[in-house]
Amino acid sequence: MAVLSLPQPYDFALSTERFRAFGPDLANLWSDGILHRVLDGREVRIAAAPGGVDVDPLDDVTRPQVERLLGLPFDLDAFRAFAAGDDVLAPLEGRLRGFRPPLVPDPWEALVTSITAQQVSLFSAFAIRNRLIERFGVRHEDAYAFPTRERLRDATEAEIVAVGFSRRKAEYVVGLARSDLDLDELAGLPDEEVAERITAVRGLGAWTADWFLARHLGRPHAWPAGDLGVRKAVERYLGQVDVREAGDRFEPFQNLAVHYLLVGLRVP
DNA sequence: TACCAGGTAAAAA
DNA sequence: TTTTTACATGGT
Repeated sequence: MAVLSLPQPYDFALSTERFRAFGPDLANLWSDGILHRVLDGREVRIAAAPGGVDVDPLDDVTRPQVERLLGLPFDLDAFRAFAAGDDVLAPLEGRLRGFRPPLVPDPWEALVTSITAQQVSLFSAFAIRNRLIERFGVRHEDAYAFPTRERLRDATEAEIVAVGFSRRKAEYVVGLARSDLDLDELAGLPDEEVAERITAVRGLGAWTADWFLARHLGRPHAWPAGDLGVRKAVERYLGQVDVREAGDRFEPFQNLAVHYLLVGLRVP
């Protein structure tokens, strides 16, 4: 057990709210203040600590992955300064001080998770995703490793339907697993090319590409304007405006802004 | 019971 | 080309 320092202020409980808000998340398991997450084949336990988080085990392999999981790539200092001059963000940033959006560590997991959340409520999506994780993932001590691309490439569509996917979504998952999309190349491409590659795959549309840019790659300008939750949050905080154009107001912090808007709706 | 929920592709018009 | 429809589950 060792302390991983993080830029302050940092609110660990608030930043991990997403892992509890829609029921348990078997791949990012919260238990008594401890976040359990399998990284690179080992279960890592993360808890709040002064100046950062306690991480066990903390070594040269887990350190960068935990940093990424906890959203270290986001420039929160610059965002805080920007938010102070914005009528909408200033009160939100004050109320949610120390919130740093987590990132999905793995591109495959990010895309499959998005497929589970297409069209249905997040409560429903989490329930279905958990059953997929139990059925095809690997349990460590507490948390599960998310099902790998290789495992789902060999799964049948009927097996995936059995955990609650629609037949169509089961086709999407197996088709993506068997596609020639190189997930490791995406991080080196500009936003537009990432979106083009993703939307070229059946079952992955603009919404999925936007959230991949936002929650896996942490791209500053990502702004999922088509998302229903984003539309609700924009209406709540900005009124009846064009959602896509509303993102310009937060340039160059669209990604952090959309996370603050969404969490602002969920956390009183 | 019926309806909606952080979409997408394919059919129909 | 634009509009409509099917999809499956969980919460209310």
